[in-house]
Amino acid sequence: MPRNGDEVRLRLQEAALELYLERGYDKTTTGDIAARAGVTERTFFRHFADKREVFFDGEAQLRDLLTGAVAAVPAGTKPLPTLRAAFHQTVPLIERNLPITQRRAPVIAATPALKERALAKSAALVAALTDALRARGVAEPIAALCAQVGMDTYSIAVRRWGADRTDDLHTHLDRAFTDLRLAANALK
Amino acid sequence: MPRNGDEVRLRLQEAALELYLERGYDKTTTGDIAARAGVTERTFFRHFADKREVFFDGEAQLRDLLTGAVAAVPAGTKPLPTLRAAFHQTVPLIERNLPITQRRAPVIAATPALKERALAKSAALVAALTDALRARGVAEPIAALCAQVGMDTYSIAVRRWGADRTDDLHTHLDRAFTDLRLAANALK
DNA sequence: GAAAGTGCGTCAGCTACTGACATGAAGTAG
DNA sequence: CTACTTCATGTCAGTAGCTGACGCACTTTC
Repeated sequence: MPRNGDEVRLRLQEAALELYLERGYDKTTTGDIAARAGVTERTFFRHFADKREVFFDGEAQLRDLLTGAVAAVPAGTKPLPTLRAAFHQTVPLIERNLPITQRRAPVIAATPALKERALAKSAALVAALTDALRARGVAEPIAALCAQVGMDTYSIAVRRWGADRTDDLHTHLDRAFTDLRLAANALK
Repeated sequence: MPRNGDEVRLRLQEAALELYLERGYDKTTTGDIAARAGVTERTFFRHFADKREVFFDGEAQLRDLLTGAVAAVPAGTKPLPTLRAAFHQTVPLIERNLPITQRRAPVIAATPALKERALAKSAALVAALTDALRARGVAEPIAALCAQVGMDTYSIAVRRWGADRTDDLHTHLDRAFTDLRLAANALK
């Protein structure tokens, strides 16, 4: 077996995904994953903090892309339009990741422990977006509200796109943000 | 020690809170909690599914209150105004729970595992609100979006209220929903 | 070519969590 | 009053997630 650390990491991720799909998360032990990847259990935990984390890699990449995109939006743009523009920048990455995302989806849906971790990852993105908005001069409470609401809208757009791919992700994004504007306009 | 099941449950919750405050979540074992409550570790797991769950009780109560309040809003009210009205109905409960909520807050803030569980509880509330909106005839994608966004706004109002209690929770609620409307109006 | 760094194996151990069975208190039927 | 049932708990044995310590082999660097 190759000793290259990065390759081991990839093999562990692939092995975990396969096993979770074959027998489910609960009936897969970390030892099983390590064995299929050709390493020991101890090595599994050198690459991933826990049994869930092996499933969620590349979230840091999305975070960096998003915060960079927020910073690149012309000054003076309001918070939610800023976020919408940033989300549009992520479309190629999301499209590229679709195959692996779709393989993971059923496992996450069937596993509460993985749902929890997915929520935590999303919350980390919201925190990063909040910081990015504050760096643009958005006041604290508004920044947190917009980051959270923007992320929800983004998530729903991606979800709808995954379920119905007749329209592209850009279209779904604009549609979701329009839905948000219309819904919020009904508030008095 | 009394054998009444409910009382054991309360003692376990109180013991867990005390110990988490004294030495932190990670340095507290389920055996410690059980011992302080005067029972065995096995009994702990008969009352709570896991070490985190002992910290989050009464979320079901809030869920029932919220879904009932949504159902009670006059027909024809738009989704977000419906939710805002329902959230106002929960103010007495939130105020009553403030003392215990404030004791828990620092522990949750310091413990990633508890943050994750808190997010999961919030997500469960969003799911319940989505169902409640759909029961009122709101279309699926709009219901999910509004439930999620409404919950965010609610959470932020409660958070602001906890940090600055010069205004009451009703005021913070209206303020947060106004912020939402204004932010969303900037979307073209 | 020696020294330092690194990725991995091995082993020992802790703790969260579960299943199976026993016990003993409390209520209920006869 | 006794017998039967029910139910919360105790006891015990076991699995699995996760960690620290140590040693080894391979790679890098000077």
